[in-house]
Amino acid sequence: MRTSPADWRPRDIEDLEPAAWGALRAGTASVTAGPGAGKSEFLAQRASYLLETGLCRRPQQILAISFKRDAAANLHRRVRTRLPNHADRFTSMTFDAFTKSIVDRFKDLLPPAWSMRHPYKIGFSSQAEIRDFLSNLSEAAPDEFRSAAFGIRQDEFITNLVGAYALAPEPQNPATVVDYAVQEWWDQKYRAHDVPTVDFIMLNRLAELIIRSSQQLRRALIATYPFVFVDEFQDTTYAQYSFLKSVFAHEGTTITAVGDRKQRIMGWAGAHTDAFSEFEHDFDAQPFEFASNFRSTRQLVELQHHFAKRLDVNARPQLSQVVSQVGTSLVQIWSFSNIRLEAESIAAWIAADIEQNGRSPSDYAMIARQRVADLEPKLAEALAAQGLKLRNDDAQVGDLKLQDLLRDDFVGLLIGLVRLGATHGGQPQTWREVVATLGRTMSTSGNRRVGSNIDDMLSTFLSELRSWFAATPLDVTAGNSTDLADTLVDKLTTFVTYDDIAHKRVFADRIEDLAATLEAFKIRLTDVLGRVSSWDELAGAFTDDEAVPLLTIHRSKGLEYHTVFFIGLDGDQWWAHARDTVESTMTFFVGVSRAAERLIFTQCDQRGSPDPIADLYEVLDKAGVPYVRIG
DNA sequence: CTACCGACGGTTTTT
DNA sequence: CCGTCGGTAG
Repeated sequence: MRTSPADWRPRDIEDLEPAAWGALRAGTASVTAGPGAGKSEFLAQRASYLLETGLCRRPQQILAISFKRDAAANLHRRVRTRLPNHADRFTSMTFDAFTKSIVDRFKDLLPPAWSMRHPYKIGFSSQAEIRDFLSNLSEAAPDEFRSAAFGIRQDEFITNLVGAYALAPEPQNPATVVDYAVQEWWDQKYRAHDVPTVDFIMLNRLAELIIRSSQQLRRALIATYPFVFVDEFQDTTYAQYSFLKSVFAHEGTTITAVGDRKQRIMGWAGAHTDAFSEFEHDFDAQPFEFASNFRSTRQLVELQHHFAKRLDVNARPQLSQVVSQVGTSLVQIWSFSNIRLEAESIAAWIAADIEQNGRSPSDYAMIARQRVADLEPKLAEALAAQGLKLRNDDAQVGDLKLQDLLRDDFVGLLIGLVRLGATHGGQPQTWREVVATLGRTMSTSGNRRVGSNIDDMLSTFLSELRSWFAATPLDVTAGNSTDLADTLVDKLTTFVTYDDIAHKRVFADRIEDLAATLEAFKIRLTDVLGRVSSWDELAGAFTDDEAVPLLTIHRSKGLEYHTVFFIGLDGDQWWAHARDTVESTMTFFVGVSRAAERLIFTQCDQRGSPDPIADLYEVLDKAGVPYVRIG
C-alpha cells in the first residue's frame, strides 16, 4: 500500500505552498520559515511523505531532533495520530536526550582512556566555578600558553570551546591553548573522579567520541536513520552542530534543517551565531524559504515585519493566510501609573471579552521577558476578582517547571487515572490516552498480562480507587494534604508498577529523572489538595487548563495564542536590551509573533520607564500602534 | 555614624 | 532597569 511520490498528497491540510513542496521533495535542505509558517506541520508532512511513499523503507527510521521536550512530543503526536502504522519508525527526541541515550547505551565503547567506571552525575557548572577554573588555569599554564590563556572568555569557554572540541581517543600533548584548556577541564571534571560530573555539552562530546570510535555503531546509526530532521535550527549549539557534522555529514543521510535566523534567542546559552550558513556550506544544503504565515492576521504580520526588517534588512514580507475572526486586529500599547491598575485593566478586559465572545481563558496568554514570578501575585489577584485564574507556567515545582510537569507523559498517566477514578464516565478521551500509555508501559515491562485486557485491569483498579475516594474525606482544614498525597501516589505508583517503569526506562528517563518527576508530581498534588473541596475537582485543578497562562517569552517559543498580553514594555523587564540589542530584539520578535489576532503591550511607571527600549517604541510608533494612557 | 557615589551582577534553557 | 556592596567624605 505504497503511494508513488508523484501521487502523494498532504494529509489533513489543503495544500502546501510551492517552497514547501520543493523542500518536501528535496535532499538535504535548509528551510527558513518565519513565525507561524508551519514548520512543525511541514516536518510532519515530510515524515508522512517519506514513510508513505517508501522512500524511507522499513526498518529504516526518521530521526527528528528538537530542542524542547515539548516540541519533540508535539511532533511525535502529529505523526502518530496520522500514521499509526508507521509511528514506530518516527523517532522524535530532543538533541540532549538523543546524545545522552547514546552515552547511556554505549558507554562501554568509549576508548580505554575515557572509560567510565561508575555512572556519571549530571551537574551544571556555575559561572563562578568557570571563572575560578580559568584563573587557576592561567596561573598554572606552561609559559607558551599563559598569555593566551588569559584571553579565553568565560562566557564562551564551555559552549564554544568545550562544545566544539573533538575529544582525542588517546591522551595527546596540547598543541594550542584551546587544547590545553579543554584537556584540563576534562581532567578535572571527568578523569579525576570515580563518579564524573558532566553537563549536556560534555555528554554530547562523549557521544560524539563513542560514535567516532566505533565504525560499527556509526554505520548502524546511519543505516537506521537515513533521514534526519532538525527543528529550531537557529538555536543549534556549537556542540550539537559539531555532533551533526561528525555523525551525519556524508552521502546517505538526508538532513532537513528548519528554523528562522530572526528567532535565535539562545545565543547566551551557546547557540551557534549562524548555524544555517555553516550548514549550507558544510552539507551542501539546498536553501528554501517559506512565504506564508498561517498564524497571524495581516495587521499582525505587518507589525512583525517592521521588527523583522531590523533583524535582517533583506527580510521578505510574509503573506498572512489567516482570515480574522475579530474583524480588525487589536494592537495597542497600554501605559499605566501603577501595577494594580495595570492588572485590573487586563483582568477586566479579558473577563469582558470572555463574556462577549465566549472564548476560553487558554486563548489568552501573558508573556514577559523575565522574572514572571514577580508579576504573578497582582495579576492573579486581579483575575481572581473577575472569577478567572492565572497559571504561572514558569513556576518551580520541585526540580521542574510547571510547564514541563504538565506536559510530561508519566504525569499525564497518573493524573489521567485520578481523573477517571474521581468522575463517573464521560471521559472517553482520557480513557483512550491512559490505555495507550499503559500499553506502552506494559509491553516493555514484561508483564505477563500484556495480551490480556488492559481495559479490565484498569477497570478493576478504578473501582478500587473510586471506593477509596468515597471512603476518604477530603478535609481541607485538617492540613493533612501531605498524607493524602502520599497515600494516593502510593496507590497510583503501585498500579502503574513505578519501579518496573523506572528500571525499564519506559519514559526514556533515567531513574533519578523519573524520581524527580514523581517528586514534583507529589508537590503539586499536595498543593492542589489544599485548594479543592471534592475529589472530582482534583485533576482539573492539577492541570489548570481553564486558566490564563503566564510565561516567559523563551517558554512561549513555538506556541501561539489568540490574544497576547505582552507585559512590561519597559526597562525593568528589558534592562539587558542595550547589552545585546540584536538578541534582545529577536526575543522581542519572538514575543510579538506569538499573537494570532490581538496583541496588547503594557507599560507601568511603577515598574520601569520606556526609555531604555526607546528604539522598540519607535518601531511600534512607525508601525502605527496606538499608545493609550490609562490612569 | 551616615550619606552618597560608582562599580558590579542579575535574566533567558537543555534532562 | 534595579538592588547590593564597598569605599570615602562629612
